[in-house]
Amino acid sequence: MGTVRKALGLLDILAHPDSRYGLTEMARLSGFDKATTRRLLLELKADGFVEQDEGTRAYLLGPALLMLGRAREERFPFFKIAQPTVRALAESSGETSHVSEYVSGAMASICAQESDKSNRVIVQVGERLPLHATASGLAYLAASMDAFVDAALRKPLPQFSANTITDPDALWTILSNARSRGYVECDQLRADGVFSVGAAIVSPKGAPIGAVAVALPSMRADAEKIAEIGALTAAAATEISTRLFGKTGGTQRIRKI
Amino acid sequence: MGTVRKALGLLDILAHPDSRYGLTEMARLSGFDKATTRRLLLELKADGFVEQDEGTRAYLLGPALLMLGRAREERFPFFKIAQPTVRALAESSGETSHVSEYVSGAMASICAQESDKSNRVIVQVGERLPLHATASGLAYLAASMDAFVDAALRKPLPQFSANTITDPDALWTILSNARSRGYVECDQLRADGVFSVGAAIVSPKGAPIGAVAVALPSMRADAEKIAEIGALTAAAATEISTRLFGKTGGTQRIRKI
DNA sequence: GGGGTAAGGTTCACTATATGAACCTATGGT
DNA sequence: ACCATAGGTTCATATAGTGAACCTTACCCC
Repeated sequence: MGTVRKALGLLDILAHPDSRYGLTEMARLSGFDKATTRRLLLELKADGFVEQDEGTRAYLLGPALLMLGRAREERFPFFKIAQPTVRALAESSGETSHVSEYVSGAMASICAQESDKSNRVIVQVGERLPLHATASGLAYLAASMDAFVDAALRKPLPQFSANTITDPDALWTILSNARSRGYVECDQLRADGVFSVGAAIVSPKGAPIGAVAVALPSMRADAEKIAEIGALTAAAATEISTRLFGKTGGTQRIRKI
Repeated sequence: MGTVRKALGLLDILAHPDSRYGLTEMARLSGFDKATTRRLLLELKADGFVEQDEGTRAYLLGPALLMLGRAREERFPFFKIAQPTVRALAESSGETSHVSEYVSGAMASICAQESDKSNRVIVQVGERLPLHATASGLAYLAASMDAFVDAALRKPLPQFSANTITDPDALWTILSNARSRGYVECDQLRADGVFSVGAAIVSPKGAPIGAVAVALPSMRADAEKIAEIGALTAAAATEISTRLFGKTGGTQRIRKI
């Protein structure tokens, strides 16, 4: 396995929202030897991708990541464009909403706005959401080419909750419903008691980039509420898609997809 | 040299504000062989750190960087806290202002707000500013320990403009003036016709993290204006420092430095 | 439309680099 | 004073990285 990918894997571990890992724990989580882990972390640290808490010696994500993330935002302002829509969606739906971008096999949560209700779903920025068990992931798949979906569903599909669907055919049914409806429904596939609704953010060519989703306690998720939030979510996804790539049909494209 | 650092160096090249580099140019800029460059880029691409424009084949910064940058912001909201202050400073000073964070030997520009004057200085987010020739860098050094400054000034100091100072002793003079004044003045050290003023953002322990700076055309930089902007800049740096780490003297510290 | 050029991409023998078991060191708890 | 735990280091071995030379594709110019 390439050394570079091992190092990048360490960054993923550090992205976990509540990580405060020392060397030994990093080695355990990554599966690498302690010496290897340390050498990789030092290389990352030398370029500012990782920094170390002086007191606890815990490894943290470093300033280079902020800089590079900002540099990317300069050319493709995904966060800047998505954030206002996510806030508006949380407001209009009354529930926690968030935006994620597809990153190598999972959806990376970029921006979240919690509901102000006391019983609400919490979404952590930096979480990687699995494709087959979240509204964001299924929305992304629903907007993808069949061959891509097939490949994704052929991989091992972990079970997260009692309701997690790991049968590709059953997942295909959900996706085809979503395609005709314009948004995907996700009934406690990853966590008990959480219902979510999602819609894909797509490039002008129709390739999906990411997704918008709203998550609510399933006790509040009656059919009427779901339909209402579904429409809002689909509209939010369209709005972000349009603002990202310029008016539909326009030639002012930021990047080709 | 470690393979990981080579790969990370490629990301730095891609961070250049107007980069649109293909494989050959990446190889030339990095100094690696074309085959090596490509292998590294593919590894970065596999984890979403790089993506490739389908049309031009140019390599671009990938979505993983946005995700990790956002994950870091969750725990240490540098950008979120700095941005309003930068905007206010651009407003009150009437000139372009920006914030940068120290990243392995240089200042990485994180957030900029241009002046609304027609003759103004432009600062690119993602630029890496040298320590010895910018207000941001010199402000950072002025807030650093002497031993650190010594080490930084002993390295080769490139000449950027006619006014660039490469003599450590002369730079020490600037720094000691800055220390007594509370802000640093930078008279066309990196670019002809650009005067800038900077102040360091510091942790409660006094360790510098980054800097705030205002840059203006030197023809507008008379002594009175400089003193005025210097005071505003120093105040902005203090404001960011305080908001980043909680009220001074408080124990609610986000990270130890 | 043919022929030249330049860029992207690939191969494989060679070599530098990464690896990890065993080790040392520092710190905190009892 | 002792043990337990975590951070950090060493060096012989094994693995992964390297780059000169090669192929392929796309475009430009006559």
